[in-house]
Amino acid sequence: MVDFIRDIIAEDLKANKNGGRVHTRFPPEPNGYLHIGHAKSICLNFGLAAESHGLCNLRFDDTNPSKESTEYIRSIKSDIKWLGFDWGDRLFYTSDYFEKLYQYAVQLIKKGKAYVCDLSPEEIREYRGTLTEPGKDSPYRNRSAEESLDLFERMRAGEFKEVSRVLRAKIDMSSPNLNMRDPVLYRILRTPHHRTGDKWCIYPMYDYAHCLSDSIEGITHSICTLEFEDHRPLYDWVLDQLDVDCHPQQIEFARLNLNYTVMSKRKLLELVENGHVSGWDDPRMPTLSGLRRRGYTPESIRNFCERIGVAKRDSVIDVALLEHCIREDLNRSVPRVMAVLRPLRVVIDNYPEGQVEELDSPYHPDDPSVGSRKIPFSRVLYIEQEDFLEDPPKKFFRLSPGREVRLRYAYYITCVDVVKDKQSGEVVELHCTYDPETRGGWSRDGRKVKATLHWVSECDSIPAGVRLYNHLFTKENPNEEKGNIDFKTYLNPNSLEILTSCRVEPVLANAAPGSRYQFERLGYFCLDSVDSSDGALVFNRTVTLRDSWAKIAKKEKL
RNA sequence: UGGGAGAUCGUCCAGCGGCAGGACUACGGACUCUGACUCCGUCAACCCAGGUUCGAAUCCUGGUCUCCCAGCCA
Repeated sequence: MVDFIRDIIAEDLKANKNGGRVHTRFPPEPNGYLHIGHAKSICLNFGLAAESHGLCNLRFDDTNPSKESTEYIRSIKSDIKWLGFDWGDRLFYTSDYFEKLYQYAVQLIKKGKAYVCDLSPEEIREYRGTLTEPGKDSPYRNRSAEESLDLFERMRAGEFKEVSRVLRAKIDMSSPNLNMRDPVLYRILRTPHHRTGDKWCIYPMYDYAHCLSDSIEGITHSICTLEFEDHRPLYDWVLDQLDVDCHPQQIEFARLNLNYTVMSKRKLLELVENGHVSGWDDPRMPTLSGLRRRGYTPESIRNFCERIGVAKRDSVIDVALLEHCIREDLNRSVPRVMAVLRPLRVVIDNYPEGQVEELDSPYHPDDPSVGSRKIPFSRVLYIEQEDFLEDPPKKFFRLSPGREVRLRYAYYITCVDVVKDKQSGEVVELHCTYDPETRGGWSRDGRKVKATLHWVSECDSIPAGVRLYNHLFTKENPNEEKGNIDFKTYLNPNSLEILTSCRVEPVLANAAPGSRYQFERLGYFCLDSVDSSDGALVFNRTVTLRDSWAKIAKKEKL
């Protein structure tokens, strides 16, 4: 695997930069759940370190107590572990460094590189200028270091109201890079911090805290997303002013975007708070907890992150690639079972009433080591409604009147009669005959059937609920908010389909929460770990199987 | 109309002066007790215009388009 970041690191290693050391970090702010975009960053940072016998830290960037919580810290740690990465004993918090950062700020003030500014937020904005016009100096810019120092100490001591004063870097109000126009370094915040309580009432800003935290931890390569490219001069400026012995290199890459979903924490939070989804772990969410609950494996997500590559250009990955990755993983490992989602009753007229046979069925067609189980077969069965058509189009080769098909691992059956509801005309039951000579699903005479259907026995199958998930949004790019259109207008009303009268084969009674199966011919499903209980099984559809019949049907009917 | 960054098949990624390649998707076909899997095959791209060169996706010049930046968010 090669990309521009690995190229840079390879060169650094070759030049013996950093003494041949590679040390990265993953620095989430605990203000939301991790999503698959974070997975890209996690795989990159931990992967880079592992490849070069280096280390990767986990550091919570907790400099804004008003948006952060320990619940987010808990979930982030558990998601990273689940994904398969280990930060060892290197769990850090920017808040660990608050005292050090404060002392560095004092240094800056003493060197005349920072000053306390009494301008209001509105005034600061005015003085900043615009994209095309330079800003102008704050009237407080030239107050003495002594005065700034005194004020800064008193800011820390809690003598001033929120918003009344800030500490600013003294750089260049006419810089074409707005980030360099005397950026705010510290602000007063009265919100108690989830880790430091009310010990502090001044908090460092990202641009100031991040580079120094990296430096303190001895980070060699500080990898972040493209929008921080403009911040790099400031990252370097801060480190250049101070006497630090580690100056990490910031490298930016393009964040992950997926079609048919949104990836910003703000928007995901909005979906959660407005009840458009059941929570951060709703299986429709692109969050790691959502994907996990949906049935995605860590392996498949890591594989996905590897395949999408790392580059600097903005891109949108087709969610079909993610689906490919999970199918690929599940296909090789997961047991097959039979489940009927929308049952159609089938009576085998010539099968003895009351008789039950146990038919041996392998769990995996290509891998005997996965084992097998017995499936009960009896006179009354269920098949899938969509597997029968009274009036079949030419390319439909499932069951229809007079036609013979195979019931998987069971018998050949032939449809002899169709029972319809007198009122609606809807097909409610089928009568079939079976060929006793085809036990196990094959015939001695070698005659072929065009279709194999999945089925369950009426008496011995057990009820289950199934949730079918589709794209959360109807639009490839819901972020395209043309005019006043909000991204939520593109929410897919059919993103969740709840099926309550499904039947599954009896072995599933003992299924463990979170366990994954292929429901033959339907897709991959997993037992929901939240809403499923012993008496009431609930399965989530992780992903459908590829379905060439669906494609044909769609094409013909349109 | 300031600054920063980026433009290669429908999508993503490679190419680093010498035959534009891979993955996903789509479309054909083979196989099949899953219309699955697997296998084989097909379609499909260098933003534009000049220049340098025997030779340019790659180097140079000039355009065009897209993204990011005016939080006391990260």
